[in-house]
Amino acid sequence: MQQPSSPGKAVEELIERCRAIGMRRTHALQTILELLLKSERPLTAQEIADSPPAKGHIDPATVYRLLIRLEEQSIVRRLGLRGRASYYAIRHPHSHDDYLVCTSCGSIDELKLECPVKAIQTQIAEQSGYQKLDHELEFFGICPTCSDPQAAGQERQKERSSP
Amino acid sequence: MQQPSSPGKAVEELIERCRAIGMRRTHALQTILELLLKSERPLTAQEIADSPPAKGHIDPATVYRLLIRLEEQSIVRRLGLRGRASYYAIRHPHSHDDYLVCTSCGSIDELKLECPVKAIQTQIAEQSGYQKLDHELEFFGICPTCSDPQAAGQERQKERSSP
DNA sequence: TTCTTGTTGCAAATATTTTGCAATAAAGAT
DNA sequence: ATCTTTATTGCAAAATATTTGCAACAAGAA
Repeated sequence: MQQPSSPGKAVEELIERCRAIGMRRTHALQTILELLLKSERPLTAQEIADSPPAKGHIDPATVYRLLIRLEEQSIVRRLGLRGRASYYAIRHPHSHDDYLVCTSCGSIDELKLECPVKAIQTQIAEQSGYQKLDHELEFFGICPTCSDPQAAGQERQKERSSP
Repeated sequence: MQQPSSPGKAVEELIERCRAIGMRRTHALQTILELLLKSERPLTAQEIADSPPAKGHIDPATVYRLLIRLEEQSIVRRLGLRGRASYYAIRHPHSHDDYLVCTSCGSIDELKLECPVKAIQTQIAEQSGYQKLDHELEFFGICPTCSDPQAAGQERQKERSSP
């Protein structure tokens, strides 16, 4: 739906938004934003903390602290995705993200669909009086590979949700 | 949208479904189903375990074990609702449940709406090849009481999600 | 009632997230 | 460039949520 003008520029834009509210340009902040921008799917705090230390390792506590602030700034979106842990993804300005999650292997695909909920949401906002209304739409099911283990790459199956 | 014929009968029906797959009619099973049926909103495992011991206390481990099996049987639905803990609710046969969650005080309301997602879901099932497709739709925002603390019952505000 | 076996409670392990605090480093001022 | 202020970090420990092992128990069939 849209494309970052250049790789590093998207990070810069987000960091600027953080700076505007007094946050400092730190290695941890930059790394987290880069990882989330680069990733095709939402990431857990652990995944971020465990990612190969480009310049230096980032402590989980730091990751959580930053993610909380980024979520408050509406820069990242926190998602449940039926996992035990929360997932985090960059909020894109003109598209919100809907996901398709395999409850067997845990794979996560982002759906690019015309959101059918937007109209309803406006209606709910009016009727309920809620402010800053937002929504989360996720589909769950068994992916083709998991339904038919004969075929394809034959991934291992998991029983329940999975980071 | 529909109404249990009688209070205890709904529980009986669900227990029968459990019995059909070899589960036993235990105090814990009965209590959990009753609590979920009675509750107007989804409950966490803790809330269930902490509920006033009608006949005897139910250990959290037992609650989790049963909820997992009930979810597998599609008798209960597990929800994230942006809380740290998972929430559980009875699956009603002809209506699925959408929720409106206040991210400030954590209040949870069930929405009775014509689900705008069903059509899309069919389409996604066909295109993706996923089996047993299901979805979760939740709205988040700041409830009137939290936006305007002057007015009304003046509940305390919480910062983040809340069991 | 007795037997079989699913189920429970308890305790301990694991996973996730939060918090306190001293050390560090970013940004502005000098 | 250096100094100063103060947000931010890492580490350790606490808090919260969930899972698992195992012996004791209890539901249901015989």
